[in-house]
Amino acid sequence: MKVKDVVISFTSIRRVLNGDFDGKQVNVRGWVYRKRTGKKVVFVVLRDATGIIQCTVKRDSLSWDEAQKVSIESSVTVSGTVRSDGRAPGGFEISINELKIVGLAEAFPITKDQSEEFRRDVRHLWLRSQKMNAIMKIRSKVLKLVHEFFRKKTFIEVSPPMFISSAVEGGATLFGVKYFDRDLYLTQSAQLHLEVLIASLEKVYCIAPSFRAEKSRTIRHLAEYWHIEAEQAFATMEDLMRLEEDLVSHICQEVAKDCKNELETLNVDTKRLAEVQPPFPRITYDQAIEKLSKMGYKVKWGMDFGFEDEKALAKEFGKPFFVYAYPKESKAFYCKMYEENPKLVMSVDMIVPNIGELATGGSRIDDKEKLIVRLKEFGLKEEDYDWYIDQRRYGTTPHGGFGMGVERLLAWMLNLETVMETIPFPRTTRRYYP
RNA sequence: GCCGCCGUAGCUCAGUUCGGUAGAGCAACGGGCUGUUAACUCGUGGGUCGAAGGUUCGAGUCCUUCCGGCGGCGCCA
Repeated sequence: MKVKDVVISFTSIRRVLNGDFDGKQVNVRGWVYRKRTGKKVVFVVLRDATGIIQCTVKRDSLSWDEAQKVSIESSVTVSGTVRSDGRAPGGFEISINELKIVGLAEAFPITKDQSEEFRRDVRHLWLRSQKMNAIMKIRSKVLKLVHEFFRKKTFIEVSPPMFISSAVEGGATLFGVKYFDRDLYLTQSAQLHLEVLIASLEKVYCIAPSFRAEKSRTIRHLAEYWHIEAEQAFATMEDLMRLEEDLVSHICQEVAKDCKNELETLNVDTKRLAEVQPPFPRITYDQAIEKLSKMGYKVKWGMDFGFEDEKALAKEFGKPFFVYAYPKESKAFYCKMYEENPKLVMSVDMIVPNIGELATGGSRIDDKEKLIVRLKEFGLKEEDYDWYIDQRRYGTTPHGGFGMGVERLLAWMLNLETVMETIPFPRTTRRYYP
């Protein structure tokens, strides 16, 4: 059967609200956000990806019956005349000539009374909310900014594997997967593979999922999260810290500039983001310990900080800051020791208010023998890491990099209660549906 | 892994102290009213009180076990 389609162009609600179409005829399509019926007029509030606009259907309209039938979240197309009207939220409304129901919705389960738990049960529907719409737009923007940032600095984007044979940190926190007839793991970081790639590309980065089988029960952990990772040949600790603070500052400033509507929806103070700029304060682990003990916290030298400690420090700075030069025993096997004090390693954490650790990075051991010693000290098998050691066999260089959690970044930027709100379908110990 | 909390209508909750026929608001449905702003208003339907077992004349309520979920710490990004 041959059908000749009538070509109709549709306008985004955002453009209508901008006033580009005042007094003009427009076609708009979307979903019914609210509906209020009266004897003489039906108000159909319509949403699309870009915004929300009130539409009116009058008693004498041919679409009157259709407007009566329409339910919350039904998909519709409307055509009508745009009128500037102070009574309409947003200042403009569409006086409908024709309303067509595309998909009539059953009674929508999400109403004004919700709990966090219920929203997670119906996550696939909650994603339609104005809040999630705004968060997803900003997430998209942030990912775009990360790519722009690294590419501008001549980093090459690489695609690391998700299936891996050896652990990054040797932990018991890997998800095992059946891989044909053997057992492999899902990656928890691309770092080791990125380190190998720098011998070819010098500066590499990726945005990829990482998986952690930790039974964490906190607002800042996911079993599956997105990881911004970068690795750079010949980089010093100074290079790394600058790279990290420049990245975060760039993202915050650009989001403040370009996502005003979304930030308003989320009640985020644009100024707070616009003011994020380098340099970030830097303190050593020893200085942090000193600060904490002055504040009355008991921290044992050699232990990494707990969440309470991080929050206390962050409260004092009120913005992102670095802690570096950690005791060797508190960090991973690949961390490079300071020559002048081999008890300390060149590892640096970026800590932000409310969320704590946002990124961890540092210089990696570039000497083959030292690396092997450390591997053994961690009880790891040399042969599992042979490919990684090769990096040190054939033209080793000082180098370093960092990993940053996309969800933690967003949760901090947008002042959200938990990282779960920053990803469309969060996976935690107990949540894997939808 | 350790500690704490929750589960009653589609949703949000009250009812648990002190055991005695299962309630409200919102949503849905039917009416009324209104250029409405998550409208207002009258009415109607809606329940295996997470599950199983126990105590009791009688259990949403007390006891035991299990299931599901939430949060804190630890681990980490």
